[in-house]
Amino acid sequence: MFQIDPLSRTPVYEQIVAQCEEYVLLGILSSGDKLPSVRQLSLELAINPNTIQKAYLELDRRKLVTSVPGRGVFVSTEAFEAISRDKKKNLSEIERLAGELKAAGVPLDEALGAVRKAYEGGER
Amino acid sequence: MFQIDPLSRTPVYEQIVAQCEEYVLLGILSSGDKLPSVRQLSLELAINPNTIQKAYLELDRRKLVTSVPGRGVFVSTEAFEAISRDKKKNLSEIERLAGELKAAGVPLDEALGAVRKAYEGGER
Amino acid sequence: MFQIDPLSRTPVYEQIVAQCEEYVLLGILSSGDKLPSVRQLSLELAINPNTIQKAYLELDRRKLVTSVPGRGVFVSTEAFEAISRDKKKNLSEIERLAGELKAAGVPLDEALGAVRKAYEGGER
Amino acid sequence: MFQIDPLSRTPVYEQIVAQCEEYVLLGILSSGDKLPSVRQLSLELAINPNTIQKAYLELDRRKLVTSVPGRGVFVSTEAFEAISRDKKKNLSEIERLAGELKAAGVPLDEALGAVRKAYEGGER
DNA sequence: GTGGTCTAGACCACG
DNA sequence: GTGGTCTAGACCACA
Repeated sequence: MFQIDPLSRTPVYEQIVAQCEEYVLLGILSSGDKLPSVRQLSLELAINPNTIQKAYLELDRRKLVTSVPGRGVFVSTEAFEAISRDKKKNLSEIERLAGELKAAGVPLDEALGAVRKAYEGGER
Repeated sequence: MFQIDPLSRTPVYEQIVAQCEEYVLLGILSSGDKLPSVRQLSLELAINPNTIQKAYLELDRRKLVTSVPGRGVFVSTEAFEAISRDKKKNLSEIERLAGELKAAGVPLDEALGAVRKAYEGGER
Repeated sequence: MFQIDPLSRTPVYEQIVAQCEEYVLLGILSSGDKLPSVRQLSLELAINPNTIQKAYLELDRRKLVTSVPGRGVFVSTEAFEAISRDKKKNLSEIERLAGELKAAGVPLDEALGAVRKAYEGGER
Repeated sequence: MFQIDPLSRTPVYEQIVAQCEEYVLLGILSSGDKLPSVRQLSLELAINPNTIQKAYLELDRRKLVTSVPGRGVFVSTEAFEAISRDKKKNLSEIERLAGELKAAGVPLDEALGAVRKAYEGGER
């Protein structure tokens, strides 16, 4: 279910968090779905349980997931909205990057093109 | 000349690199200009010389600067183009972020708006 | 009779205890009333019998209930007073929370308002 | 500086978080103050560094503290407001507890008295 | 030396 | 079996 690259510079637990976000956005994970247990995923990925735990803790903190002791970790009912809320930060990040592009002499059309490229394709 | 925030979470050496890039883009620094010596800047900013050294090394690696042993560190002749080249990465980064926005249900116009916002306004 | 939320972070057995307390306070349960058997409630709520047992044990410990071996579990004669006694702890808890509010600069009126809000309204 | 009770039911890392909050509210810790390093505090309290780390991570998450790698952990400039914001939750908690008191037959005056008791005394 | 991440393995409360 | 907490010790980037 999850695929991690232990050689990547981004921490393993963040990779898990990011993939989980992606799966929710893609509809692969939906509200109420049960995530793999800490132990099971730790075996599956050959990763220490603590690291999985840390990832799940972060997902819980972001309201993407509710972990109920003794039963498991579940995608929260507000998961999708929670992500959408978080992703709004991307707008200011894009603004910042575009500002740098402008200063570097990259024409506006090229910057707009990158955005359009991302949006073209499937409806979703 | 440089202003660093020691409480920021972005490493000090990266702050120096980023400001140096900015100064070149703004024309404050031009080809041939001499940067402060490691020793002088380390005193001025009350920062460990190693950190300054690391920043200058990174700037050299990015072809923004050429260090002439015994004479000092100078803005390279190709500095501006070097930065512009680097900033092209922003385009793919913007594309990635925009892709996430799309998945999160943010309308295209809003994403394009962020880019336009960065480009509108005076010369800068 | 009982409604439990398996996704809540408060343990299931505590949810049962709390609802039982509430029902006594509201007069829905009175002295001498028989509670559902462990087996029956476990089926009804689709919950492990051990969990029901634990809830009833806790209720017994709090003198809210007396379990008669072979006959069942009954609301004790002193149930209402037992709860009232327990709830006195709320007073010191409120005092503690109010102390924090004071330190955080929240005006007294606001804290008093929260209490009054809880008391105003119909009989309940 | 910190005092923890390893036998308490509340996790050690939460005890540290709570004490840190308290110290900020009392003015013992102010913006910019440096907290003990993870290692130092771990030695001082005879507690595993990971546990300290977890406490500091939580404090960072609550905007009470900013940890800057390589330099240390510092009380954030917005620490006081961050706590005040969090403590507003106490109001609804008080309301909930007061609701229980009402149901248990505790007179309003007694509940109000608990709040007043917390507020009387020093100005602050 | 500092914080950040990770591993290995343990105990607990809960179900 | 499940998540939550904790210990013991390691390596890394950064200052």
